[in-house]
Amino acid sequence: MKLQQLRYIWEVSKNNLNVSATAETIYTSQPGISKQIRILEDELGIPIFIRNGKHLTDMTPAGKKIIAIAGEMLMQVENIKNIAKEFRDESKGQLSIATTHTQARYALPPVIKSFMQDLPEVSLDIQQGTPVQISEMVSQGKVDIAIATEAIELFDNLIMLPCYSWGRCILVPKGHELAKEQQVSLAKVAKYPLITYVFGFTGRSKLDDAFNAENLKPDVALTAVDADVIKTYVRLGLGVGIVARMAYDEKIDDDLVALDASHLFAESITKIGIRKDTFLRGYMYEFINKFAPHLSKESIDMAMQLKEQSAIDALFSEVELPHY
Amino acid sequence: MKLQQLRYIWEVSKNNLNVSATAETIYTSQPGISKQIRILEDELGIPIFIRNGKHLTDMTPAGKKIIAIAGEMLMQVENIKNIAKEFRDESKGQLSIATTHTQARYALPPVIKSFMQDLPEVSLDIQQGTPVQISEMVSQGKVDIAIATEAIELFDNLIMLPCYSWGRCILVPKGHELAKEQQVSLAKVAKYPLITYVFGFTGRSKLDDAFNAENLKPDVALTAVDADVIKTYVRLGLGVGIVARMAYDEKIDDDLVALDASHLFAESITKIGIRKDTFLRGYMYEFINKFAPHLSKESIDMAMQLKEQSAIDALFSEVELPHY
DNA sequence: GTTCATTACGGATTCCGTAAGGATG
DNA sequence: CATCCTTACGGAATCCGTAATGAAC
Repeated sequence: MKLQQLRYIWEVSKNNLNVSATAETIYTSQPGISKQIRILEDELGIPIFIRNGKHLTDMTPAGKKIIAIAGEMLMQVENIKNIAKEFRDESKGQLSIATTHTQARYALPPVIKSFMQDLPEVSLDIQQGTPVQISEMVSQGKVDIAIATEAIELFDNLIMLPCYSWGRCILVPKGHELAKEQQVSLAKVAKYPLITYVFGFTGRSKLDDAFNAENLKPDVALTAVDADVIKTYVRLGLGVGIVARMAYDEKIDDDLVALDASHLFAESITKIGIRKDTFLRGYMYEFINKFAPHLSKESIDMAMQLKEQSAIDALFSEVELPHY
Repeated sequence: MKLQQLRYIWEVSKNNLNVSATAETIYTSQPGISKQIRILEDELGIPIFIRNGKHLTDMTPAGKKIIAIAGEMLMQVENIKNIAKEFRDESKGQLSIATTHTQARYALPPVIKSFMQDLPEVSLDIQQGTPVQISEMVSQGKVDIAIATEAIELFDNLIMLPCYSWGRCILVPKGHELAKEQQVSLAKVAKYPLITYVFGFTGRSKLDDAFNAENLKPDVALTAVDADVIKTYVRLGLGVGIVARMAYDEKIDDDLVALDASHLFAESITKIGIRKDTFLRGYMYEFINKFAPHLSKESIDMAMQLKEQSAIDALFSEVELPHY
C-alpha cells in the first residue's frame, strides 16, 4: 500500500469517478492512476470501484470505507508537513481565508491590517464566495479557515468557533418617512419594498424568521450578496435596505440614515470554521485571536479536541461575545 | 513522504531509538532504515531525531508530534487491510485475545467453546500476561482485544467496555475454624495468614482497599498470579485464600470450603479493552457479544465513536451487568 | 574493542509516461 | 464517433542489500 495509491482513489472519488479528469487535475497520466488503483485492489484482494466494462460507475461498500480512511490519512500527511513547516520557520507561511463579502469588507480590514504588521512574513490569501462555497473550501482543505455566519454547520468535518454577534440596521435615504419614527416596527418596514441579502447569505435566514413570526409578507424587491450593492440601490430610492449594522459607516454613508433594528431581528453569530483534526500553525492561532480575542490558543486547542459540536458550543456558552 | 518512512520512524521510536535493533525486528537492513529516515528528514526540512555523533539520543519536539501522527496512520493502514479482509471473506480470520490467567481459566472457556463452534473458520489466539502487559499488547496493536479487570485505563489510546462484575470468596480447607462462622468479618479474616493475588492482578487493589478502610494490617503470607496456585497452598494449610468467586468450583474443589465475601470487599468489574479508532471485524463483535451479551454491535459502535471514557461509562451506566 | 549510524555502490524493483487497444453510450 | 479505461512497453527513478567507514561509549 502506497500513499500515492490512496491519494489516487481519493482524488478519483472527488472527480466523479472519472480517471481521465482526475489525471488532469493532479497533473499526471491517466494510465498511471489506473494502474496504481488496480495494484492496490489486487493487494487488498477486493475491488474498490465498480466497473461497467471500462467505466467506473460506483464505489463498492468496502471502497467507500477505504476511501474515507484514505482521506483522513491524506489530511494527516498535510498535518505532518505543517508541523515541519512550523518548526522550520515559525514566522513564515501562508494563511488562506475563505469568507463572504460582508466579512472581507467590514469585519476583516482592521484585523488583516494588524496581522500583516505583526506577522509580515505570513502571506495572506483571501478567497471570497458564498457561505456554502467557503465551507466547502475549508472542508476540502483548500483553505485553512472559513469565516461565515451561515452554512458551516452543513459540513460535518468542520468545527465552528463563535466569534462575534451582530445586529441589523435599516437604511433609508435622508428625509425618508421612516427616518422620522422613534422606533420602527416590523409592520411599518414591511410596507416598503425591501432590499436585502440573497437567501443563504449573511444571516438572511434570521430576517425571514422575523417576518414569518409576525405573519408578514414583505415585498423583497431586490436582493444582493453584499451591502455595497444594497446601499447603491437604496440611494436610488428603490426601497428600504436591511443590512448588517457594521455595514453602515457614518462618514461614507452620510447621505443615508441607519435606523436601529436590534428589536426587530434576532442577532446573528459569525463563526470561524476549521477542519477537525488539523494541525494549526502558530500564526493561525494569532489570526484567530486577533479576529476574536476570546479565542486563545488554549481554548482553541480545547475545542479542537472535542468531537461534538454541542460540546464546543457548551465550552463557549459562558463567553460574552463581542457585539456589533 | 512514504508509508515506509513513517513506519521506520515509528518503529525506531518503539525500539529505544536503536536503528540496528529496529532493523532486526522488522527484518530489513539497518542502512536502509537510516537512509529512509534521512530522506524523510530532508523532505520535511527538519530533524526528527536528535543525534549525538552517530547515535540517536532523542526525538525533537517536532519529531515527537510527527511520530505520533505516523502511529495513527499506520493504524489506519491496518484498518484498511481489515476492511478488505472483512469484505473478502467475512467468516475467515484471526482473533487475538490478551488476557489474564483468571479470565482464560474461569471466564473464557464457555465463551471460547461456543465461539469456536459457531465460527469455526476464525482461528483464535490467546495470549496471557499481567494486566499491564496485556493492555500494552492491545495498545500497540499486537492483539485485537484485551480482557482484564485492572490496568487498561493506564493506556489512553484504549477504550474500556464493562463486561461483568464479580465478587470474592474466602477459601479454607474443610474443617477450618472460619468455616463454622455464619458470616465472617474482615477482622477475623485478618487474623490468619492470607494467600491471594499479587499486587496489580485480578482486583487485588479492591482487596487492599477493604483492609485499609478498617485499619487492618493483614498478614499476606503468600501471593500468586492465579487462583490455581493459591488453592494449592490453601490445601497445604499455609493460610486462608481470597480469590475470585468464579475460581471456586464445587466439584473440583470439594476439599475446600468457599465462604461468601461479598459483604467484605467491593465488587470488581472486568472490562474489554480495545484500541480507539480501530476497525472491528464482524467476528470480533460476535466474540464480544458472547462474552458480554449486553454489548451489541450497535452499542459497541456507539462507544467507539465517543472520545472520552467518561462518556462511554455513562453510556453503560444504565446496564445491569452480569454478576459472578 | 564493541556497538552503532552513515556513506558508497550495484542490482532489482517500481513507477510513470507514451502509444496502442477495446469497451461504452 | 467521441469518451474513457486498460494493456503494453521502455526509460528513469527509487529502493534495498552488502561492504566499507568512522564516531561514540
